[in-house]
Amino acid sequence: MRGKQATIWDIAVKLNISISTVSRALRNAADINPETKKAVLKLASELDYQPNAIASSLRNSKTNIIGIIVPEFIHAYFPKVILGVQDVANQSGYKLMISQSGESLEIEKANIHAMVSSRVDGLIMALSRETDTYDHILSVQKRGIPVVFFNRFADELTGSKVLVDDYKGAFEAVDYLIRTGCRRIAHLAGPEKLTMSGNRIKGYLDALKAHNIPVLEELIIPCDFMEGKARQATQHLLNMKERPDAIFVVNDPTAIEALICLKENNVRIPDEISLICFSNAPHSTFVDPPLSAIVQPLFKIGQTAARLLIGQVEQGKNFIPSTEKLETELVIRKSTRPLF
Amino acid sequence: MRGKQATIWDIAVKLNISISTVSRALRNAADINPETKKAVLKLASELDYQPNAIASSLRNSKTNIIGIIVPEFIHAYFPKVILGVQDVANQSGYKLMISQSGESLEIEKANIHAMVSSRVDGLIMALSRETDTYDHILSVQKRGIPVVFFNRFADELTGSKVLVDDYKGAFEAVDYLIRTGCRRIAHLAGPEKLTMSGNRIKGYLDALKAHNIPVLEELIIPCDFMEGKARQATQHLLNMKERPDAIFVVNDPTAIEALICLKENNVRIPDEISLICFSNAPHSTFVDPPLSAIVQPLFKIGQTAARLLIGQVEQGKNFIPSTEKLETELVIRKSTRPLF
DNA sequence: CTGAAAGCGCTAACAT
DNA sequence: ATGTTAGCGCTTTCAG
Repeated sequence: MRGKQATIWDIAVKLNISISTVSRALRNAADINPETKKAVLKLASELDYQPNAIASSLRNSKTNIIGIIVPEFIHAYFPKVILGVQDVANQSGYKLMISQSGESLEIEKANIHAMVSSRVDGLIMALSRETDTYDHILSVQKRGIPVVFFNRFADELTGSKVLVDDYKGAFEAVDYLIRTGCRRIAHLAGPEKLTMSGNRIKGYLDALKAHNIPVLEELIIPCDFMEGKARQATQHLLNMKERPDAIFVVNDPTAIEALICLKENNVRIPDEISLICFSNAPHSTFVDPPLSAIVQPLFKIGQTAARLLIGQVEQGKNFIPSTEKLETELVIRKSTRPLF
Repeated sequence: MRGKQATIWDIAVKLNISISTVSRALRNAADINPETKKAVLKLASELDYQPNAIASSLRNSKTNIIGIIVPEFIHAYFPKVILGVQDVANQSGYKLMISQSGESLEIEKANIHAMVSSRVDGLIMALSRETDTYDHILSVQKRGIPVVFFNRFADELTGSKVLVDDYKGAFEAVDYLIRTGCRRIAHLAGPEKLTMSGNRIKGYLDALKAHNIPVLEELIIPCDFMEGKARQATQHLLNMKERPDAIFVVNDPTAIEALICLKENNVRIPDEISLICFSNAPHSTFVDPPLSAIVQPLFKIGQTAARLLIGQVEQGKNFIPSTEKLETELVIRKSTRPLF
């Protein structure tokens, strides 16, 4: 054995056969004597041989690695999606290289370079909140590396997308609030550059319009997913002469902040103010009161993204980008009033 | 350009120089004409050249990838540690390959194989709750790949470790409970195979002994980190003729389950039963009541693990395993009684 | 300061 | 059914 780790060369020498025969035996190719194969497999196991993926990647120009770039994985959202990706990826023989942009465009770019250098076969990503230029992503696509976006993307970008029906979910949530008697409904919105934010705002607006409720611009506050921003925005709402009687929140961490702020101000939920959010974090269920929410199928988002991506990777460079839109579910808990 | 992606060969041909010169220019080696270097760098950038990490890994027998295997990353614990790892790793030019064992020994083994195949330079890991054989890990170490453990390890294993002072943290927590007047203190413990579980139990026991409080075996219930197990155990405690007046819980997800169970049974916290846990998840702060906890320096655990590992990777195969023990902090919130 | 050439471990024609 | 050989893209002696 030359280094610490056995290679097909070691096996070949000990068995007095050629390395190509060993290679064939190991990947149970067609033309191979069962006896030879058995001997190779036996010795391989004795030597604790593990194929060198680096070498075969180089040879095959294929790494079987899928890159994932997400803004963060402190909150449960992205990890749950990644779980879904892992499910499909591992079953199809792909490994995952994961990194976080920390919501920073600079780090996102650095991550992309690392992924390209590592020659990932494809990339699944959700943009950072800062991302407003797209050269780094175009560069990946120009190399023929397929990219699948989820959750956070921008209309300027082509590429496959896995989305939830943000518009419909938002509409349903606000519609529900109205049907429980709320009339002055605020919206803590997401970063303006993200398509998702716009769609949720549109759903919010249309639900109001559908019920002939006037839109008040001052009740729509973009929150940018910055820590502390939601709290500040909520406090701002509470300081108004006329307080809102409901808040529709763009996502879960933002909603938690809003909730804490409401409680600090001794606002009774949902009697004085109802709270509902786009979400799927488990905390929603064990904060007090448990949050009503538009729940997204996170695991399935991950699975779908992985399936789309692997499909594109394997069908070669002429894939057609496609978009899959998944349904959300309105789950009513205790932070909104009952219907009757 | 041969394929989609530029190589040093492409640069060499266009500049009519040799690939070795290009290579030197790109890694600003010593003996290189500044003019040549400038030309190479310029063309590289024009071609959007990204070095092929696969090729250089093969050549150098070094991937600059650190593998991380954790049981899960749904709860905030492991992601926060990974953040710390990423911090140090990226600064030192390493990439991360992350996977989850899903608390399964089988998957842990598969992950290890994948990591070995990918020729990671080192491995950072926390064992799954099922792990009770260690051949797969020994096999990694036999290859000369350094392994650093954190949070979950076993005494049978050698290798570097980053720990928190489980014994001391547990002792302090239980001591605090006693000083607030609790006498019948239960413990929802971790899986028995993990060293950590044992140390926390020992801290629990010694605190009781220090105050001359008799140990009641039936109040110590191992919870194995299985979903639902903690709830069941808590219910069991509540069904006793004489209920405990405090519960010390091995970790955060377990504590959340216990909390929910207590609330379902309309137990007043902390008046009837105090609750305290080993933790660092942010939920602790926004459940109702916020949980008192022994807080661990998660980011620092990750940084320390990465630093240890990279040190070992770079100082070659003769590294000496070492153990770093970090301090915890007792944070009193609302789930325990005040001292006076 | 630059070029030629070997080789990291593996796969896949192409021979035999 | 097996062996020979070239080469994936890069780094690194060794020569010049």
